[in-house]
Amino acid sequence: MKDPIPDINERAQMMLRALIDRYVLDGQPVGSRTLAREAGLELSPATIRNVMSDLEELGFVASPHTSAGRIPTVQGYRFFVDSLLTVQPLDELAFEQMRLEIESEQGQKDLIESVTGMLSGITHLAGVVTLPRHEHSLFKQVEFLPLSDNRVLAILVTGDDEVQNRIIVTDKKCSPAELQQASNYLNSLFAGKDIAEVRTTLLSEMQETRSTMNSMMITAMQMADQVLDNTEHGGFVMAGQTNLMEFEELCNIDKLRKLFDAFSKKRDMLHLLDQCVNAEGIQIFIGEESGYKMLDECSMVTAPYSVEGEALGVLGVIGPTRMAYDRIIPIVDATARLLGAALNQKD
Amino acid sequence: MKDPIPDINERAQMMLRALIDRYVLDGQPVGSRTLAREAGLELSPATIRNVMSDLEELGFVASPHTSAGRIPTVQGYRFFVDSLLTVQPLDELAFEQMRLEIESEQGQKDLIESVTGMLSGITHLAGVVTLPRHEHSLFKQVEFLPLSDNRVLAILVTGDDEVQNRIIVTDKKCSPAELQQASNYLNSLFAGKDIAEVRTTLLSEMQETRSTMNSMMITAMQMADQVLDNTEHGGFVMAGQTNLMEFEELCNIDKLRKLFDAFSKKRDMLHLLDQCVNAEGIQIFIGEESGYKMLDECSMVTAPYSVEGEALGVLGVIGPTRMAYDRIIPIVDATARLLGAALNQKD
DNA sequence: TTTGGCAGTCTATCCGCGAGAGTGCCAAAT
DNA sequence: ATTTGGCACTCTCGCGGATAGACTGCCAAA
Repeated sequence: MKDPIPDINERAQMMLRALIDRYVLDGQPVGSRTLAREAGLELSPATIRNVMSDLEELGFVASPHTSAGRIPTVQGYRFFVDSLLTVQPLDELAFEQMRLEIESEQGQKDLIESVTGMLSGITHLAGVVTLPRHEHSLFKQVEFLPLSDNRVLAILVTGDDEVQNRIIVTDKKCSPAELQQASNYLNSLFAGKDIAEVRTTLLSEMQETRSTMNSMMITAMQMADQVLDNTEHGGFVMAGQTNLMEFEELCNIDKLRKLFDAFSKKRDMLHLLDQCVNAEGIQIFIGEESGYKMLDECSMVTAPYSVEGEALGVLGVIGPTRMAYDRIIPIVDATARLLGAALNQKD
Repeated sequence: MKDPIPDINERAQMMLRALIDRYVLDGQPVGSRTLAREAGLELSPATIRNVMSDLEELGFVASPHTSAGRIPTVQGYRFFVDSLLTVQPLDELAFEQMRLEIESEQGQKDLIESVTGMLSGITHLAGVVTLPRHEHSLFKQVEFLPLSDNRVLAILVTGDDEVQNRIIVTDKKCSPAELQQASNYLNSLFAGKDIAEVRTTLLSEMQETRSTMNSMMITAMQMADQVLDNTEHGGFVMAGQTNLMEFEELCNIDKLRKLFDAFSKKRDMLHLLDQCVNAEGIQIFIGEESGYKMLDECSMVTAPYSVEGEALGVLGVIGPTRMAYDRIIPIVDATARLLGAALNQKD
């Protein structure tokens, strides 16, 4: 992007990779001695030290204090993830198991929750999945059922067979026949149309013929609005937050609290997640890259899931910056595919 | 002479109260000196020590080690709560504010969430509210709408105008007429009946006339089951869990994790909460009294909320054993009343 | 029955010390 | 020109000891 690719030779890259691999294991600063033993290269600690010094100058590693080893910086992780990460192929068996579990879910809500739990379970991080949006929801059918007095239950079925319902209070008591008439009218007019379109049509219709405008139509429109609302202000499901307590870098009560508070800010989280929904594939926020400082020492790995090429939502995991990206990424990726496939089957 | 049985005299009670009041403030063991200063009684530390010794023998206080002050035991809290607690009257203004906020909520779900947030916000503890159950749900109406192929959307409306829906796959393609017939049949037979009753009737019906048993009826029954399920396995809403991180006795990551894990065990939580739904009023679990050891150093203060005398659910707060019961109890109590009233209005 | 005094106990904290780990630099080896 | 071993230096961590502070329990006097 902005920085010209710093001259970093192959050996230094290997070393950065080795350092990160090691650091991910236990979160301890890695010294030259350890690296010499584990990097695979046949080099003395002294040589390693020289290279590390270069890496430090480039901003890829840092040292908490003079006599500690080095730890990767955010830029170090970034370079690692962008340039020298080789993802581990996903375990066949595990994948199959995931597939089975996902496909055994019935309801959409259950499906999402199951997937969220799976994500957190497999990765030992916090899993998060947004509810699928229904962008091109079609108006399918509306029904009005009489309740007591002048209260009517309105039921709207959308193209993907989701059901919205709400109770409306009409100005006067409506007979079943009237209700039937209203629903027939709306159904014949709008069946199969796009919800957004229905909405605008209804609006203009109501303005043109103010006299015939009645609660039914208003309600139909309100419900259409509600559907559209759901599209934009969808929710998300999270699981495994407590997994994050395992990581020492987050064991600070204060950090933990900030993090958990952030999780419960639906708005912010959705805003953050929405940024990923239109990304082409795996998206990775490292540390403060997300722009949310409560996710300070955390990273987020996300992937949009889609049906027939259309992105419906996003799922991913949140964990400490120090996470095994090579293991996590294929899991998130596979889960997104599986969820997309599962949703596709249900359509 | 001496007391025949070390019956706990008034002065000792005052002292226990003073000790608990003090201990609630900062969680530090309270010594005789402090108590002498703050108890209001004009007694020397030495006298206090004698009394404390008695209280210790009775099991109401304990001392973490020889040269620390005393802290209340679970039994101490229990006695305090049962016998010598005088609840603070609730602030008029605050109450009014709560009333306004609660009454401004529209949907039931929103209402519950708002109440939960309020509970945790005011008490600075974790708030929890179970979704209202609909015990005497009546079967009101069922409708079947044809979808593509042999898929049918079933919609069940219960007496309280809640709507259940699910998609069923029939063995053969059903015509609209057939669907209409099925719904007419079920509606005429069951309208106004108790859901539980519908369920049993359907069951025996299905066994008697195996031939005519069809997916519609099965589905109707499944949905009835679902409604009943909701009655028993209803959900609950929680908020403010992070408030608990403020308390030093819970700042231990391990305890915190156990606690949060416990919160996410829906089953256990519901089981625990269900025990309170039929209690006459405020229910208080102190420490391990709940029987759940993950809630070890925690207490729970709950109150059932009801409409027209029938308990629909329970709400309350969870916090450290060391909580200001005199302040918390009226809040929980008032909130339960307000929620009941709000639900009543919506019926 | 209450109180002051006093000895005894336990914790928390600070300090200093040494072990251990790791760096940076330099000069020698390759 | 790179790599390596050696060495001095730095910084953290953990341990033991000493001290201060906070209480208690008991006893004898008020």
